[in-house]
Amino acid sequence: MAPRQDSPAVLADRLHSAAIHLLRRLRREDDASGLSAPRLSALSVIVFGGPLPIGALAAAEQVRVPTMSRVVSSLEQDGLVRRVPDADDKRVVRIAATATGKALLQAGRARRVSALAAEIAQLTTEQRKHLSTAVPLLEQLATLDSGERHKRR
Amino acid sequence: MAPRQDSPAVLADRLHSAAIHLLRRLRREDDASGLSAPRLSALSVIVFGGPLPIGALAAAEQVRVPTMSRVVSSLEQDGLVRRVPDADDKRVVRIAATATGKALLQAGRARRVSALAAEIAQLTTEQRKHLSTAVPLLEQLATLDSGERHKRR
DNA sequence: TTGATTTACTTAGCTTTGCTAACTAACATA
DNA sequence: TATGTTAGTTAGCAAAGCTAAGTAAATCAA
Repeated sequence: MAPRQDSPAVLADRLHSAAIHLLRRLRREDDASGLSAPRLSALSVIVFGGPLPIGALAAAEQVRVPTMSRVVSSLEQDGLVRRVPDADDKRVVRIAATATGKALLQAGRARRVSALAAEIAQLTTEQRKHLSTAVPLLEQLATLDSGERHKRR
Repeated sequence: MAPRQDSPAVLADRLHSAAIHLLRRLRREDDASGLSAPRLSALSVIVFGGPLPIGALAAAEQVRVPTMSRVVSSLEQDGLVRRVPDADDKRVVRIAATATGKALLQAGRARRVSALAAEIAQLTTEQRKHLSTAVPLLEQLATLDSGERHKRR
């Protein structure tokens, strides 16, 4: 049962594919939030990333600043986020989640996560141990900076 | 170093988050394809899922049928897919990738995967072994059917 | 075997989300 | 002070999402 086919390329390919399918499946839980995918995703970054300037938010979502500006406006109209002027630099506007926004996001996240948790709970103890060992590795792969070699266009 | 915090809920939460960040990072490789995210994703399902009817494709992409119909039309105009009439049932149109479409997708996939493979290659042998053990578990979690309990709306 | 219903897809028309270009305001600097 | 840079908004267009309505083929009931 020991894996032999563990070349980086094969591993990368399978990991990539598994991640895609996993998220695609979990995304079905998101209808219940009443928010579109871009809005929900932006709200998530705002809630977990603390108050952020529009530019940082746009970068995190891999979207241009004007696009994010508009999404923020709609979230603001829904009462989910607030534009907070920055004291140091009056050009920047920090976006903070309201209590409503946080609650809405947490509920959705709970739905996603509990769907997954229910399945993880059905794994054997040993399988769960393997997963526990691997998750920090995934986190590491997920946050590597990859050299910022990507052009700004 | 043995993980103790491995309750299903915590594990699910971290796995979920890691998967999101991993894919978000890899998505940056996709600019080079010249295709938008929805088109690239649809093309991927077509290439790997074989010729598929529009409806199946829409379900896979979690999008309504008319939306997918239009995306397919644009991919068709770009010469990346073909509409193939079904012999058995003349209502259905199967979407097949052209050689050009396959080549374009494979190139993009190679970019993504090799970016990830480069990082996996930098892990220790033991870390890679852990990852190898966990990937089949991820695949399992990714493909579980979750009971089809979701409404059609 | 006709007639009604269902199914697969397209077309039409609207909203949202992506973009670039152009503008305003504030900061930084020469 | 003038000059340029940076953060954000506004405007306007294309792509991508949706529902509603239409067409054609398949299925099913009388």
